[in-house]
Amino acid sequence: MKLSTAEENYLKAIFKISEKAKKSASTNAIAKHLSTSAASVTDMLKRLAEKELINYEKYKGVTLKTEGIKQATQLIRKHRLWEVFLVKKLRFSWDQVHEIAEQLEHIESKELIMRLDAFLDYPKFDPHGDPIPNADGKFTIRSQTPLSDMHKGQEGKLVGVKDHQTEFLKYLNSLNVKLGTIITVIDSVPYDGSMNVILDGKNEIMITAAVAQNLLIRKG
Amino acid sequence: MKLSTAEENYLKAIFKISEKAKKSASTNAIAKHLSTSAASVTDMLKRLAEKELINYEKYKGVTLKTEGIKQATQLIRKHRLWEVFLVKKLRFSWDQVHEIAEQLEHIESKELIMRLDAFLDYPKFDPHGDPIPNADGKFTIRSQTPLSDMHKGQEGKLVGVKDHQTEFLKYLNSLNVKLGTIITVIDSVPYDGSMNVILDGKNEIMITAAVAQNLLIRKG
DNA sequence: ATATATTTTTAGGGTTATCTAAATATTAAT
DNA sequence: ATTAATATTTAGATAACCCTAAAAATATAT
Repeated sequence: MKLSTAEENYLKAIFKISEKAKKSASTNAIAKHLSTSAASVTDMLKRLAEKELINYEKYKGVTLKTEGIKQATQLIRKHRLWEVFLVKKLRFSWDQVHEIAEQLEHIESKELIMRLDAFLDYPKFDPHGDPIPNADGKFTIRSQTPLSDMHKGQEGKLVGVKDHQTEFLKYLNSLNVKLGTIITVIDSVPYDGSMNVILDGKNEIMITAAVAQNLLIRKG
Repeated sequence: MKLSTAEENYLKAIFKISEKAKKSASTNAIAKHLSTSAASVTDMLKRLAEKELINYEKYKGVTLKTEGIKQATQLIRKHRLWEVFLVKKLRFSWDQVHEIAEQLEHIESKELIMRLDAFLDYPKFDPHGDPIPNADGKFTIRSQTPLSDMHKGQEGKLVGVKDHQTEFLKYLNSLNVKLGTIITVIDSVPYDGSMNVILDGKNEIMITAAVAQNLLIRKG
């Protein structure tokens, strides 16, 4: 089924919201996610339900039907593959790629994505450490812990970030924190949750709780 | 100024039509080029005129204003750069790239195009031999002659094709005729304009006038 | 359990980009 | 120079997305 950019964006929003909340997506949540009005969301939900892409009952929130999940997953696949392309091949920095990938993900061509995937050597994770679903929609699972949950003496590699905002990523750049950085917890302050950590066994820096919650670590 | 995909397609159509015809584009010509109705064209022309992108007087045809030319040229630049990417990096064949590039050309990011251009090593021509305008909109000019205008004994390199249709390009594939092929005219038949030519000094083949008119040769 | 607050839907509009059919202007032909 | 043919524009609709304001449904708080 061929969808419009708007329809695709709604499916992706519903997917992300219900994934995070582990329940159906509310009209308001979708409206906020897409920076639009609740009335516009209701409007679109009716059309998506008509096309059998979502389960929608008035006032009850929405979930994706099988075809909706498939479409949303493929969009995420395309978005993340393009992000890898932008960073690995065009040398963009990880804080510059979201908006462009947001456009590129709507390009329609199965062949293009197959070839792009091969060209990039079948990456499993994007530049923010998010898993790239394969052509069948399967995500690679990886054990990871927010830095904020780690204890004094523990060590691990930074494998992902939760917050993708430019502001946050630029701040990490300024701290010289990037995917692959080895982080060792020196101590954590119970009072405010801030932590002192060592990066790659070299520089010691202080990280606030807000930041630590958004850094995903593979322990060991 | 930010334009819609539809507006961009109209500007590109007007550019191509008036370039080929060397005069203003008619409503019907635009309608045919975009496979739409004349009424829709009139409608859009009013809006483009309102935005100062074209010169439009009822019943008189249209020409592009400076800003319209600039936008059309940048679209052509983007389209052709993406085609180079698809063929050179993703190994698509020259007959498969038009539709995909047609979508990619609407992606909006100056930075993306700058980096793509660098990544591709600043190509001057696309996979069909069409010149790629530079960031300032300047096209590289190259002397070229349709094969149909060449005479017995003359030789040259295939540098471009006029017809971009999949059918035509696939036919050339089957003849093993590609950009860079050296073509030597053995003789031409005045009766129907067909020609016997040698490819790369090896195989002799016969080419009809219809095909010869669409092959662009750099003599010598 | 009832009042209040919040969420969601409906009603009524607006814009963009299409369409077909009808009217009008231009061009070509005799 | 009329008439016929062709090209173009106008008129009137439709569909997709979006909006604000008002109404209705649901959730919450005392």
